Amino acid sequence: MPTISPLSRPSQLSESVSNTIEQWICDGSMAPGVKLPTEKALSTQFGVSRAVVREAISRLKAEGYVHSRQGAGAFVMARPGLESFRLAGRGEAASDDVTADIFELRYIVETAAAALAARRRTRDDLAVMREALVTMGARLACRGDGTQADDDFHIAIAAATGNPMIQRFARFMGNQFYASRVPTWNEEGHAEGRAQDAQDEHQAIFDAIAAGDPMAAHAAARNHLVQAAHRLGMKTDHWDKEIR
Amino acid sequence: MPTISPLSRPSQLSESVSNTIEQWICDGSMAPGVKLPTEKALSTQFGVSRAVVREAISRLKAEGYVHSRQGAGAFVMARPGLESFRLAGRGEAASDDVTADIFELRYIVETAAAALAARRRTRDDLAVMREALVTMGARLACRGDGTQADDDFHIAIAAATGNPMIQRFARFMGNQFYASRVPTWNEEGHAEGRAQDAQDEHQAIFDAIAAGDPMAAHAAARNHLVQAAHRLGMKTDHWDKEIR
DNA sequence: TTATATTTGTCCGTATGTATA
DNA sequence: CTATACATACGGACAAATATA
Repeated sequence: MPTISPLSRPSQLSESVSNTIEQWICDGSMAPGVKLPTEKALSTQFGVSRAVVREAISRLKAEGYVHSRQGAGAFVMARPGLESFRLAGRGEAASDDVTADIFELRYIVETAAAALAARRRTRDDLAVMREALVTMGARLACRGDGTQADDDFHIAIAAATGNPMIQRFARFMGNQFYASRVPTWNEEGHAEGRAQDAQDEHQAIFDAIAAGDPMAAHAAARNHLVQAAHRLGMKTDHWDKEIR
Repeated sequence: MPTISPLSRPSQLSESVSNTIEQWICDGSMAPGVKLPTEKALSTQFGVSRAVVREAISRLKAEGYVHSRQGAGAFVMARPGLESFRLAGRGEAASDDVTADIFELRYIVETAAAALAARRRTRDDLAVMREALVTMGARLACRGDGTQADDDFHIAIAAATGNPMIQRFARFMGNQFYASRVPTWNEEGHAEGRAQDAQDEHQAIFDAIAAGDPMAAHAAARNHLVQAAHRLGMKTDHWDKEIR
């Protein structure tokens, strides 16, 4: 078992404990399948109560790092931490590089989704997309906030693939960039035409999907995401050459 | 606040409590921003102790559904549950349809990753991929288990994109299909040539990436994943026509 | 198979720091 | 500023499941 470093008063005791144990697991100090020290042992070694240890282990269970059996103990899972996918560490803001990496993943999925949507969309799917588009148009007219409708539109495209996993992934990715849509839809965004540009790009995606043209939908989604990256001040030079 | 249904003895009390509250949040009974009942109130209403309620809330915090402030209370987060992305519900086996949906998402990302890898791979990247390939070849020769090397190869491709997010996503997706690789590498898989087929497909992907040919890498990855789907008994008829 | 010790799951009571009216 | 409400943390205790002799 790894050595225990004394805890320097954190905001949450259980957070520190779970982070420490998570570190043990990630750096290989505790291999998959091995049994964690007992709650009593951990509580004495960390110098905290058993309730704190239990909350820490509760978090690790939720994250898919360990599982516990009553009477037996807690054990490191076979492939720890791979039950769920999370982009950024909890709370801390992502750097520009990380944001660009996340955006590229979003780019891959959403362009593919647009192409699939062009093939599989139903009339109901188109109606949902059109509604989001109309709402964005209204927000555009009154120079209001269209971030929610923007988000809805992208999710509607993913939903039109008929694949709920793609939809859930788009919803997940959209959440990561929710704040980033603000500069498009705030007053400055309206004044400088960013909101109008985004709306035009959305319209092009919709038209291609409605027309059932996967290639055009892919290209329109590609263009929109490249422009959106530009609006966020991201460099996409390498994309222009590299991503077909 | 929603009504409370009495709990029928589950294996884990805290699990039931957190699932119930999660349901409240997902179905809109508790909107984002609203304050949860106090721990004391929840404990009396559910008929459990505060410790159980605290563990339940601890899990909801870990999942990104709620956040709590000492002295104030626990509140539903703005976009609950979107901190992390998880494919299947915890534990229960996925249906065939769900598996196909997940596989399509994997298909999208991994084919794109192969194309990107062909453009951006370094010599080190190629070395890692080659090592996994060699290991698989050795397993093939002794009719052993190559699932781990198989997983490593796919992750190495994702790593060669230079985008850690894509790598992490590939690792995450690989975990979902880890068990599904068994029929390729068990005795029957060796006997019926499935392992050899997979190896040949892997080699084609590697050659294309090593040659720096994105189109060929994309096509090779596409072929491998379609064949892998067939080995799993999945139908990909619609893919053959729909996914270019 | 039985008995016993270990470990997690659950409950209670209490004290403390924080937020809010 | 005071008082109340609340989450956080502590300690002890028992029950239930498990492992072991």
